[in-house]
Amino acid sequence: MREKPLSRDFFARPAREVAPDLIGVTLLVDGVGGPIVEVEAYQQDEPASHAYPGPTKRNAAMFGPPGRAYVYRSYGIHWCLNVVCLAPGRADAVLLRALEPTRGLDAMRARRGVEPERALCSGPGKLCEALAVTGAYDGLPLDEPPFAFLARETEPEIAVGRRIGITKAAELEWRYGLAGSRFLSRRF
DNA sequence: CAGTGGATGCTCT
DNA sequence: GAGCATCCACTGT
Repeated sequence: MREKPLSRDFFARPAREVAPDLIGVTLLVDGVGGPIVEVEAYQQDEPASHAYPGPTKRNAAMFGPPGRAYVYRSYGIHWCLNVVCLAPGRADAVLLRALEPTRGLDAMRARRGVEPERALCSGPGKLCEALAVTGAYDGLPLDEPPFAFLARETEPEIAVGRRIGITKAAELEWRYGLAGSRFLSRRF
C-alpha cells in the first residue's frame, strides 16, 4: 500500500519523538510538496520556544489539541509552519524546515520564481512560500485537506544537530534531518 | 564559499 | 520600542 496517511495519533506525542519520525514523511498542501528532510523540535520549558512565555494570541494553536498547524510570521516577511504535538503539561511543536520538492514542481517554481530545485523548499520560509502556506492555515487540522501527511515506506538515516537561527537554548541538538540530503537548509 | 546587513510587520513588554 | 524559529543580495576572498 502506498500513500498511506499518518494515523491520527502520530502527532499526540512529545515533539522530540515526533520530530525524527517526520523525516521522510511526505507533506502535501493541496497536492504540492514532497518528503520532509529537515525539522526542529520546540517545547515550552525551553526559552527558544514561542510557547515559553505562556499562552498568547500568536501561539494559541500551540496550546490547542495536537495534530494541528501552528503558522506564524517570521521577521515580518516569511511564514513558518509547525505541527502541534502533545506532552504532559507542556506545549510542544515541530517546525518544518525543508522538504524535497517532488510534486507540483511547476506550482512551486511559479510561487518561488525560477530556482534550482534544491532551493525551492530549503528553509522554513521557502517551504511555506512554495506550498502557499500562510497565516490562514494557523490552527487547521493536519489530517484533512488542504494538508496531507503520507507515511514513509523505509527508515531513513537521521542526522542530528543544533537548531538554526536562534540565540537562546542554542546548544540543544533538537534539529533532525535526512542524512546527506541535497535539500537541507544547511548541512549538518 | 563566508560573512554581513537590510527588508519587513507583528507580538509582547 | 525591542526583538525576532528568515531570506537574499552583496561584499570579499
